[in-house]
Amino acid sequence: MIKMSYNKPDEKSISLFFRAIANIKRFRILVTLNEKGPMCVSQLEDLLDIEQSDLSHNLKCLLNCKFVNREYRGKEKVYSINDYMRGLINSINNHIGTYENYIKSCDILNVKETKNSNKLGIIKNR
Amino acid sequence: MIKMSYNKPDEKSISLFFRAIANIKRFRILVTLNEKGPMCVSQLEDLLDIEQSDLSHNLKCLLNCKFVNREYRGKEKVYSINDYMRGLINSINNHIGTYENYIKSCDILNVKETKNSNKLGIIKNR
DNA sequence: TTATTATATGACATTTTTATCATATGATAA
DNA sequence: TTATCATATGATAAAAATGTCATATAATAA
Repeated sequence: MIKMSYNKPDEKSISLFFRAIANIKRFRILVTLNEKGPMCVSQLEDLLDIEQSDLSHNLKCLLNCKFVNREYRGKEKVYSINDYMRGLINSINNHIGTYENYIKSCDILNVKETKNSNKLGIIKNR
Repeated sequence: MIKMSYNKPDEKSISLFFRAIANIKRFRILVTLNEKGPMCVSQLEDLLDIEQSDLSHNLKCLLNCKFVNREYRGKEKVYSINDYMRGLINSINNHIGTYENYIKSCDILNVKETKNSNKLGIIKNR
């Protein structure tokens, strides 16, 4: 039973919210849906070069959290970004832009890459 | 060389930004500094019941990202929340509150707990 | 000076998250 | 019906994040 009325969110919800958006692939999906409009999974696959099953798993997360909406079009599923998320993405740009270089230099979040690892998972798949 | 002028942030910065705040302990530190005002590490330790070295590691992350500021007071270090973060925390409350139950039911983010694990790390330490 | 208090750091084990593979489901076309 | 296309799911290996311990540093007190 899921209720829709407003509640002051608890810590668990807030943490989940940020964890959902903190994933770079999920974030790229949101940005793409924001900039290019609604599209189906295989279009996202082509644009983002992310494995189909990987995409589906991440879309499920975004859908569960209501960051995206889904419509059925025959055998395709068309995903679109939730209006709130669109606004949020814009509103944080200024802050992150200003402090970008500090954030990037955080040695708690960043780990040096070794030949076999890409701790941030950001460069590959691009 | 860290520059302060505004840039449109890249994906890496955005991902780091959210990963910094997605950690429940770091988020609780921010909330505490927001609600109770500036305080030193040992005060946070008492209030939040987080290990001293764990706190220091997480404070370093928050400081690196400029989510908090630090002042010296004798041998104590006094941390305070950055004004932007204060606003952000409030602005997302409505959205998360509305969709809280959806977010909580996301089975990509949530993993069932077993006797030896607390995957979310949320209940313990309270 | 040495002792004490407060905080920070490095190493690394533990826990959690992510990526990938094999397979399932569901819609439509042949 | 069977074949094909589009997407979803479950299991689990690989990678990354977190927690903890031992120890370092830095300020002040004795």
